[in-house]
Amino acid sequence: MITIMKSGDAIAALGALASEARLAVFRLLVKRGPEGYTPTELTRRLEVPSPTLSFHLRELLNARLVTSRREGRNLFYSPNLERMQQLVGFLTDNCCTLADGACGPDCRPLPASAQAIPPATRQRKRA
Amino acid sequence: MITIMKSGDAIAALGALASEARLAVFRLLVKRGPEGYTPTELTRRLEVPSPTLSFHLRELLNARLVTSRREGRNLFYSPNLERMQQLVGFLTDNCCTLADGACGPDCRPLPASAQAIPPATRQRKRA
DNA sequence: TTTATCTTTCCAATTTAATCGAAATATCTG
DNA sequence: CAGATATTTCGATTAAATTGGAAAGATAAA
Repeated sequence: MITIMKSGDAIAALGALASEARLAVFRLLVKRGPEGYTPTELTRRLEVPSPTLSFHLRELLNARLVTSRREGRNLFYSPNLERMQQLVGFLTDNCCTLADGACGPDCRPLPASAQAIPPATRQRKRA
Repeated sequence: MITIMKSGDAIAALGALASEARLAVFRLLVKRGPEGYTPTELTRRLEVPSPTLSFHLRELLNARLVTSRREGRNLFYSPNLERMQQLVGFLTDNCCTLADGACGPDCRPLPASAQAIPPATRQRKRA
């Protein structure tokens, strides 16, 4: 069953990924898989101070793009691939196609240059 | 021929879409299709002051998610669907799957909880 | 309980993003 | 050229994101 992501959630997810540091974290986690990495391991691999990493992990958590679980004194952060797939679904459905079977009421689809709107560019009535 | 987007470009595109205002603009443009909308038309539909819109359009342009063309004294902004599809491709390829045919050298894939890393949680050797 | 390890929170400094009135630029029309 | 329309740039302001040292909270081990 495909869940559709709300626009506000999509914006949160996009924002969470729109950072060099966070995208790097997320990609590492995706490569890693469900087992996840601890913050310590991530700081080692990304060479970023732990408070900074913690900040970015929280952003990813808020966007629900990662999950965390505790094991002993370690935390493990894992990617939420389902969430990611919902994001891709949102983008595909809303941002990649002319959707709506080709626009609303006052939207002329393809032919562009032909019968377009610009009131200025049309031949002036017999200059 | 499928072009692969570089990570820096993906970050720029994600950042460009990670804004309520810009996502709204972009979705309108996608629904509209290649003919595009003028800034005037967009300000009318989105009820945002023209300098603010102009700022957001520039962000979308910088990320190459839209293009613009001039016709007379109007500009028309259109969605760059190819770019958008490249972004979705990037996300799908790098952020949605365990990629790399399941991880690098020191990455144990699925079984998680079993033979995992945590040195602490394993049975202590005969407490 | 004390100590060591892991991770986060706190906080202050810095940087970057967003907003929008006013002014400037560009193009068309008369 | 002067006037009208379309759009952007400028500049000032406010808001939000990012960074990382120092301190605090959690958990485990000795």
